[in-house]
Order: sequence, then C-alpha cells, then structure tokens
Amino acid sequence: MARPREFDIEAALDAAAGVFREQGFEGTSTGDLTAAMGIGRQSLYDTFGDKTQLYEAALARSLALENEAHRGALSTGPRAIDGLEIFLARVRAKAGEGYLGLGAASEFGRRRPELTAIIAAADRALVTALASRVREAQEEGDVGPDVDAREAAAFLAASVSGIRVAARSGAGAAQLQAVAELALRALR
Amino acid sequence: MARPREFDIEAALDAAAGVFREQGFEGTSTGDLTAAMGIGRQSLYDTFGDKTQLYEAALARSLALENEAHRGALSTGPRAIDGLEIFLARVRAKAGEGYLGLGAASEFGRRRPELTAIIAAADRALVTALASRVREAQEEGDVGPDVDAREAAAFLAASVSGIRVAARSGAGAAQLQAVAELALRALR
DNA sequence: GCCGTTATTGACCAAACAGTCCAAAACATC
DNA sequence: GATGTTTTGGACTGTTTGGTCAATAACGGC
Repeated sequence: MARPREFDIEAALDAAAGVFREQGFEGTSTGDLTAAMGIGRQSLYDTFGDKTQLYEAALARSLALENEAHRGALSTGPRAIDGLEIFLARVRAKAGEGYLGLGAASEFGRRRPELTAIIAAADRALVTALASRVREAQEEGDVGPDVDAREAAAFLAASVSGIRVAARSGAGAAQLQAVAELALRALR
Repeated sequence: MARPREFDIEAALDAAAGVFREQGFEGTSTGDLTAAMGIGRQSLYDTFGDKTQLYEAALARSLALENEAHRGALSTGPRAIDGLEIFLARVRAKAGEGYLGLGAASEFGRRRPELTAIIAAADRALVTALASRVREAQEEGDVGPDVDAREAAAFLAASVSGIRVAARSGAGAAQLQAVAELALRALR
C-alpha cells in the first residue's frame, strides 16, 4: 500500500449530495463540489470518475439512506397505521431541506437511464415496504378492506412527492400536515 | 413606427418553455433557445431582456395556460365531483410531457423570490378554484361533510404534483390512475 | 423616395466550465 | 532510511457559456 486517502468517501459523497440537492446537476460546478467536499480537484476525479459518476454515486447513497430512514419510521408504533403516520410525519419534517431524488427526476426525467434505474429501484423498495405495512393495517382493521395494498402504497409514495414539492414551493407546516392527514384518510 | 418583428412573441415563449421544461434552466444554453424559438441571438435579448427574464416570462405564461385549462376541466360535468375527476384525468394524460412549474420549484426552490411568487400565485389560484368546486360537491353530497374544502383543495393540488413526479420517474398510466382514484377517495 | 426607427445577423468578448498533466508530498513496506 | 505507490494541489487547456457590438436589412410616415 501507499499513501492513504485523507478524506472520508461517504462524508464527501454526502457533501456532494447536499450541493447537488440545492443547485441541481447543471447548476453545480466542479469548484462548488470540491469546496463543499473539502477535497482537491484531482482527488475528485481519481476517486469518483467524473461529475456525472459522482452524481450517480451521491444519488444512490442519498436514496439508500432515505429508504433506510423510511423503513425505520414505518416499523414504529403499536399498530401498522401508526407506522404509516410516523412515516408521513418524518417526510413532512424533512421536506424543507429538499430531496435529491426529486431533483434528479425533475432535472433528467427519463433521459438518463442509469439515473432512472436507480430511482425506480428505490421507488419499488419503498412501495413494497409501504404495501406490506398497509396490508398489516388492513388486517388490524385500520384500512378499508376494499383497498388494494399495492395501489395504496403507490398512492402514499405519490403523496410523499406531493408533500415535498409543496414544501419546496413554499407551503407551511400546517398545510403539509393537512395533506398527510387526507392522504391517510383515503385508506379508510 | 419601423420594421415589425418577424416572429410571434407568444409562440417563441412557448418554444422556450418547452426547452426549459425538458432541460431545466441551467441545462439550457442560449443557443438551444434561439434554435428552438427560431430567432436570432440579438432578437432574444432585445425582446426578452436576458435568459432569466425569458425564463420568468415562459414560466408565467406556462402557468397561466395550465391554470386556464384546469378551470375548463373543473367546470365540466353534471356534478362538481365529475369536474374534479375530469380535472385529474387531464393532469394524468398530460403528466408525461412534463411541467415547467415543477421544474422551476425543484431547480430553484425558494431561492429566486420572483419565481416563488409566480408559482405561489398560480398555486393559490388553483387551490381557490379547487376549493370552490369541492364545496359544491359537498353540497351535492359527493364529498363528506366533515371535509375542510380548503384543505382538500391543497391536498388535491399536492396529489397533482405527486402524479407529475411519478410520471416523470417512469410510472405507467395505470399507476397514475390508481393514485388519482385514491386521491378522490380521500374526500368521501 | 427619402428618413428615422427598429429588427436581424454574425462576429466578437471575457469569464467559467469540465477535465488533464505534472511535480511534490505522504505514506507503507522492507 | 531507501523504495515504490498513491494522493494531493496548482497550473493548464480547449471549449462553451451568457451577453454585447456594429453593420445591414426592412419597414412606416411624410
């Protein structure tokens, strides 16, 4: 072996994700990135390839972290419906700081297949987790028996996007809460 | 008077909106714009100021057109609930082609107050229109009496964003329909 | 048919961009 | 402590960027 890296890869990735989340991919220069990540130009290119590969890595890590947090929130509470409620509460609380997955979907749509694949995989994982929780809530009588669990899960995921967009456009906490409440009401 | 303009301002604005919608503000060069608008560089600067002013104008026009279409859809049908349903069906149908308001909110958040103001005004107008239609549907017995019309309207607006994001991330028509159906179910 | 005004065109500019090169520095191994 | 390997930082490059300038073309009013 030889000289060890001076910076932490995951911390640098998180810093990059923060800049990308705020300014978008095209709006972020490599100078912005090295400044935020606290590393030199060459280190960036040696470690992450180039700007687009860095974006992919930062996006993948962001989504993974977010999904982990989602699973944690979902598994809370005595009943499954409590988990769903806490899940939405967490989304509301964090909505103000933005979300790289939303930026990626909005900026690239489906033009970059690699990005679309990353986002779609995270989406599927979330919907699956939500669906299983909805099914439990259904067995516990908190969700109507005529509700299709998978559809309900997709609907909740869409509601999450709605909450995030609303927050990004300047909606207040009260408004976000009302949206979350009505989303849950759809399941009864 | 003197030499008249050779191009149509609103058509040029629509073309610009299309490019911005696809590529975002930072991802669009002035060359992309003049090519799509079919005008010369100097005409762009003489007529619209600069790139950011052009973006504002294109965004404002986009939102105005969209809100007009929304009002049309909302006022359809024998009952108010039919208008709401048709409104959501239109959003679903058009979701595939993207929406500049979403791109603006996602790319800039609240960093550009002028943009935030334009978006917020369009949002308020839509929510107001939705709320009055919800109130009617409530009087006709198609919406639960315990529903707050304004909150329901904000929820429907958020659902629209959710549908658009889902479409942009690659969701199919069936999934979007399920989301729309469940959104309406929340009002019962 | 001239004149003042405005639109158009293409050349032009400085700044910023993504990415590379190279020399120096910092380690692990022996 | 010498050696081989890797990281690091700064200088550098060719290209693209948003925006301007100056010359030309096209019109309306008289």
